[in-house]
Amino acid sequence: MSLYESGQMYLETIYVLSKEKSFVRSIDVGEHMGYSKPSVSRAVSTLKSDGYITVDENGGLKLTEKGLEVAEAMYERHTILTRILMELGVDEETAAEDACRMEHVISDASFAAIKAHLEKYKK
Amino acid sequence: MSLYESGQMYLETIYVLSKEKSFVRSIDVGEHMGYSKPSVSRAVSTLKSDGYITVDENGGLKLTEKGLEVAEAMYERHTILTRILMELGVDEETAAEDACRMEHVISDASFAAIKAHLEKYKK
DNA sequence: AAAAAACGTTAGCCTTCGCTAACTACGTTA
DNA sequence: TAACGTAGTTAGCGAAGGCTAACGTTTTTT
Repeated sequence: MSLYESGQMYLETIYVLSKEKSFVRSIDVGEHMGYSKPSVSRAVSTLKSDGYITVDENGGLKLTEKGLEVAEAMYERHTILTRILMELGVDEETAAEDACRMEHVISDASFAAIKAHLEKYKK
Repeated sequence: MSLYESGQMYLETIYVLSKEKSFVRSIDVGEHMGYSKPSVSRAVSTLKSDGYITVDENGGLKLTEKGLEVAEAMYERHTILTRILMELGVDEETAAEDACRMEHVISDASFAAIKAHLEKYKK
């Protein structure tokens, strides 16, 4: 039922890959995340039964509205958090890695506050 | 061997409780963290065998030098992250909850950058 | 002294989420 | 056509880290 950090990462990955090409399969997700086929297979099947994605007859993965909502939120968090860390002087690779973990653990309230601060800070 | 988020939390809790009273037992740790006795018992035994804490004949828990290093680092992260989130307008409870999760996932580099920013920001 | 409470441990269960091994089902290629 | 490659699935393992039930010591009450 509920979505864990792992599931959020899968959704975000599907989202990112979907921006590059319209047809995204399990194998692409696995390669991108560095996970094995069975790991992806299981994740896909629970995301599907929880209504976050659909899988067409050719194995194409698509985010549902519900899944897209999560993926977009994660992606936004990822980009904003990476940017603010870089703004503070952190190197890009470290910033991205940290953002990737932070994006799953902070509350909406904190993210909103950080985002607002970044806007202000940029000026 | 290696220390996970869970272990870091136990060490931080022992550290915090040790500031309040000199004698800290497993039961105190469990009550503070909301965990059952067996969960604490196991965590304590692995932290002990990994050299992070010692347990005296009366069940008193003490951080070793190695354990203290981790606990102090976590505690500092916790306080600084809570403070900066509050500075950005997040309410205290949410700030503390988020800090508690963030403290385990950010790199030293990012934490240093955030901390430096807070110093500057305060002026 | 007997009963009760407090503390710790052991045994064993459950969930999440990685993994490998091995299988199936299609396509493509020799 | 036969062999190979690719994609996905099933079965089952392992580590982390929660949990309850149940048990043995102590310590405290009654």
